[in-house]
Amino acid sequence: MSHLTEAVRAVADNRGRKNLGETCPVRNVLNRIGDKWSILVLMTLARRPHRFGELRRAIADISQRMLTQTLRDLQRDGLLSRHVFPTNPPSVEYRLTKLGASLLRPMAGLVRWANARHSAINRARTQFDRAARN
Amino acid sequence: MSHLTEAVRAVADNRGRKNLGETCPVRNVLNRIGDKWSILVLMTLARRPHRFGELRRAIADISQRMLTQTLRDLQRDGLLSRHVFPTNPPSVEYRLTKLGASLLRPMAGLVRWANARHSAINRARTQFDRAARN
DNA sequence: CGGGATCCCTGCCGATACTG
DNA sequence: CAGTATCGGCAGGGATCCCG
Repeated sequence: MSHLTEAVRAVADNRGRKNLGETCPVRNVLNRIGDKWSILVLMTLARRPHRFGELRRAIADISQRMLTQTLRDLQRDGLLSRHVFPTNPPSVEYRLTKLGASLLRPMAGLVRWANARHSAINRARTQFDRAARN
Repeated sequence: MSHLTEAVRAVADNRGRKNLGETCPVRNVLNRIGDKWSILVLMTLARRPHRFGELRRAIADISQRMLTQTLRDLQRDGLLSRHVFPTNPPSVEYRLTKLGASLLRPMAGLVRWANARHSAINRARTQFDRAARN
């Protein structure tokens, strides 16, 4: 369990810094994948490369604006790549880079935890709210 | 690698739902730990239980308001517990629950990924920005 | 088809002041 | 000590319109 305490220390060492968003690696990652759409985009691209319209239809309730912005941010951090084919009409394909693919494994750990525990969380939540009303 | 594609499918199955914040387990988790302070609080409590003031000093640049709110939210989801000692002046101790402790392992995976790759991300980022200016 | 530009509104979060 | 209450800024994100 030493790699766990190691991770704890790695975060603890960044407590109290001024701009966590820029100095702390963990905050950097969570600012990226913790937003509303990044995980859905990454997980969708994990299956296969997608064109812009395909992503839009796959995620369905994402706005065009946020899909564009999310893709740009992920591309900026090197997690996915953008390939333009000069056809008519134009087509653009997005795919995970190696760096992006390497994020899938730790992310899958979180996803499995979420699916395994979300019923326990919901129980705790409703119980807490019920107690609060008294 | 089947448990990875399993996680991909678990997220993919939640695409296109109406209220992701309430229906999708993954969104539930990320809405909690993806906010500005939750991880710092959880990681600090991972070392040992802390009193309110200890947490405030340990994290340092968290406001009193956000510490209170973050603690309440984490308690509501059953990730930590609150113990009041009726001393004078009053003292309150926060500690991880078993549920909260079970989150440490998957979270550590993300933390290690972040620390291992953040230099690569920074390189990609500055390179992207430089290319954008031309 | 794959975006860019604008408008606008909600909710996160910080600062400050007050309480048992 | 361990909170609660209130005000306000501003960034995240949705809706809409437009373009090559």
